[in-house]
Amino acid sequence: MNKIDKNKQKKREALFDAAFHLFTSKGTHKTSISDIVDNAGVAKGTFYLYFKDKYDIRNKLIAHKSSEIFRKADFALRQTNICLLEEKVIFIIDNIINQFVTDKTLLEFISKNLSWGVFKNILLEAGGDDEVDFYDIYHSVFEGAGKFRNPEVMVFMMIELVGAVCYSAILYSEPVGIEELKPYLFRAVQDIMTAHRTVEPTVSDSAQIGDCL
Amino acid sequence: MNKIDKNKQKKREALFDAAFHLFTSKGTHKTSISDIVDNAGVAKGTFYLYFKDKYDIRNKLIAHKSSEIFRKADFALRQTNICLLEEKVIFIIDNIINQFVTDKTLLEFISKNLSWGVFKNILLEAGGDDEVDFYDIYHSVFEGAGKFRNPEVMVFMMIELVGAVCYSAILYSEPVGIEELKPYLFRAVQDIMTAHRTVEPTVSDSAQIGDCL
Amino acid sequence: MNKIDKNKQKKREALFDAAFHLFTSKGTHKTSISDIVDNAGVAKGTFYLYFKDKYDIRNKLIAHKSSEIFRKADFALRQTNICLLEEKVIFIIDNIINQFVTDKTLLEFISKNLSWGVFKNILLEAGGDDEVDFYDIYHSVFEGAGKFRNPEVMVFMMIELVGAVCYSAILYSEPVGIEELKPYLFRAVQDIMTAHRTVEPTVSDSAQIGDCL
Amino acid sequence: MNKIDKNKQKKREALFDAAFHLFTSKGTHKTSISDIVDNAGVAKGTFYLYFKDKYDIRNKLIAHKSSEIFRKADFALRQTNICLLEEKVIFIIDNIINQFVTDKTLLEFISKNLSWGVFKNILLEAGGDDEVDFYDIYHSVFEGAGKFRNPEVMVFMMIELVGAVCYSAILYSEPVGIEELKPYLFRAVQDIMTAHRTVEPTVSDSAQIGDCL
DNA sequence: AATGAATGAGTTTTCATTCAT
DNA sequence: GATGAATGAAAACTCATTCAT
Repeated sequence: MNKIDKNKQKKREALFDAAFHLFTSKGTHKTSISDIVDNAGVAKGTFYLYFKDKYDIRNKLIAHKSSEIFRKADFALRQTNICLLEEKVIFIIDNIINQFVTDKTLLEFISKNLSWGVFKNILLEAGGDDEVDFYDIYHSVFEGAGKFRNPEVMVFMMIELVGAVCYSAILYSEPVGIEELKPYLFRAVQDIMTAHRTVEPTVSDSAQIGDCL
Repeated sequence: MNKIDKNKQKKREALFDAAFHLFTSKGTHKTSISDIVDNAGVAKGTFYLYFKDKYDIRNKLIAHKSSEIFRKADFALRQTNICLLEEKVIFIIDNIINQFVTDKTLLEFISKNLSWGVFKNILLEAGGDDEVDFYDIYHSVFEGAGKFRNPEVMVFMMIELVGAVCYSAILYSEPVGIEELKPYLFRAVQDIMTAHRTVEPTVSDSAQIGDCL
Repeated sequence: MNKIDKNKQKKREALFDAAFHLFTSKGTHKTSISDIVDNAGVAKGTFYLYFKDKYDIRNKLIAHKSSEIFRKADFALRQTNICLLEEKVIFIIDNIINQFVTDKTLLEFISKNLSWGVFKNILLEAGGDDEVDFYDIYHSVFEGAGKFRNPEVMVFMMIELVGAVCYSAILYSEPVGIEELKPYLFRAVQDIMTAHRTVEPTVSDSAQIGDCL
Repeated sequence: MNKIDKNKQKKREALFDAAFHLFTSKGTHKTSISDIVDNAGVAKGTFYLYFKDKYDIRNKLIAHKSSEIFRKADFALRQTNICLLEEKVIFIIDNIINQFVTDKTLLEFISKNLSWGVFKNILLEAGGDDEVDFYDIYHSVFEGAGKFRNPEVMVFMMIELVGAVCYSAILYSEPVGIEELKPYLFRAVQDIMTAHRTVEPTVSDSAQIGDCL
């Protein structure tokens, strides 16, 4: 990457950072382009070289931050030797929830945007930008996907449930705090997977555990 | 209600109708107070006699429309002689989904706002406005709520799951159309209820069916 | 006209005056809405209550100023006892040219916009605004129009010729000054009328002259 | 012309073409330098190597396109054996009108710019650029100009009349289509020439026709 | 000679809110 | 209560021009 491209990248990131900071502190609506460029330390026109408008940068931010969340969760998963798919899923969800608990600002921003649409976009555009190879992550989780009927529907339901539930529980402790909610949530996720299962876990599955170790 | 009050009511409703139409067709953000009053056929100042600002009328609309949806579902339920609570819940959800399928505009608007927060508000504010006695509806469904551990969490999870899932499936057929999704969704809802059950359904429960008739 | 309408009229005229002054002194392109409202002494938003944009007020100004010119010429004509149509036309043209000579700013502005399109619009919209009854003026001039083949084409050619010719001759003395040009111009106008004449002027025409006196 | 000069010429022409296309499709005012360079496929800075600003390229385009029109008309005239000056003029005008009818975009652009000022400029700058020797064309038409009083005024009036009249008649068929207008227009042009004539055409003029053959 | 990223002053446009009628 | 003209701060967006590469 030459000097010019490096500089472009720097400006783009400065705008991203400024926008994220402002969107999460004052809200998208009350954040103006002027605010963003002032904070990013670039000229007004520069903004329009990189983004169409406020909503463009917001969408790109959502995709960016979402994929980061998944990437982190995937990375953490790889540090473990969990083998059972069901356990992997629970681990990922738990990790993501914990990320949100740690960074409520992030949750406020991504909020209900951690939806299937965004997730799908991340998958499809994978490799397009600087975003990671999400497709890999997704498939690494569902490499044994043959075991499920309609795995896409299954993932969809899990994402939507977790996304919506976290928002309320983490940010407002409504109807209960997230820790109190977790057992029920994980049970629901577990049940969704069970409902989609085509074959019962067999000894050979257990054998795979052995491989992991 | 005298003539003046009738006139006031008429203006209020004209504003509601105009706002709903505009919010759903151009979005809340791109709808201005001017748009609303122009469409409602009232003067701009009049708006401020009834509502604080754009977000005030939107929230009131959400509550209004949401409660209408539940009221309709509840009314339909009463026409049946379903007794089992689990069946009642599924019936209600199915009815609501069908309302959304029929009126996608409504779904677009309520969209992700059919969340726990709003639902709770409806319950709490019940009786406040011209809105119906929601509390009754809710409790009529959960009159046998003693059977569940943490019924609030249960309802919360169901509402969030259904709301989020419908949005994508009905409006965008993503990841699949709503009809294809229903079996899995109902199964998930069923499982959530099962997970919260404290006692197994007994013969006496079945006997209640007889009472319904 | 009540107080509010009077006030509106006053603002509208203040905007017109300011715009005309600025358009003629710095040009339409270099005049901003801010300039106009500052000069008019009204708020920025007020401009948009009366006009769509800069070009809207310009067009309305052209129509306004054009009709004023014709009205003045018509008024002057009525002070004379010229009866012959040909003489009337020459009188009107001469009067208009003299108005432009006196007020070159006006000519600069109306410039080549004193075209058939604008003229036609004035005729059609006559009575619409506060503009005078132009239709009457036009027809008072061509009341004996039966004498001409295609009087509309005739008037069209005269207007376009005079408009284009004045611009160059009065403002830049190109190719010659207006006074030097007049004989040729009037001759050309005369010839255009002659070419469109269906019948020769008769004694009865002359008799009309007597009526005028 | 070496390779570098050829490349420069290519860029210059690309800019001309792009500008012409944009000026005629969206108007000069709404065309930005960015639009032009984007369409021309050159960098923004390159524009400034060839032209001062938007108006510079526009003026050069007008001169370029105008002279092309006259050159084509002159070329067509030379293919005939028309000798009488009056007939030559009518032929030229007819040819130019037909060019405009064929290419309305061109008329829209040149529009009212086909005025005396531009015409004069073409004559004066003749030979300056790659433009043809217009002076020759003009004088070839008026070689027998001695027959006219004030030939410059005469040409001026004809150009202005034809230019203004074509704009409305060809583009908008207002007040009538160009074909219907032609007889009156040619008659008017004829009359203008007659009015400027110092001597009557004589037999010796007719004799010249013989010379043409 | 050619590029195109960056600039930022300048312009247009919006719109919630007020208040005299 | 109802009106709607007026406001003006604030926002979005443009674009000619420069200059380092």
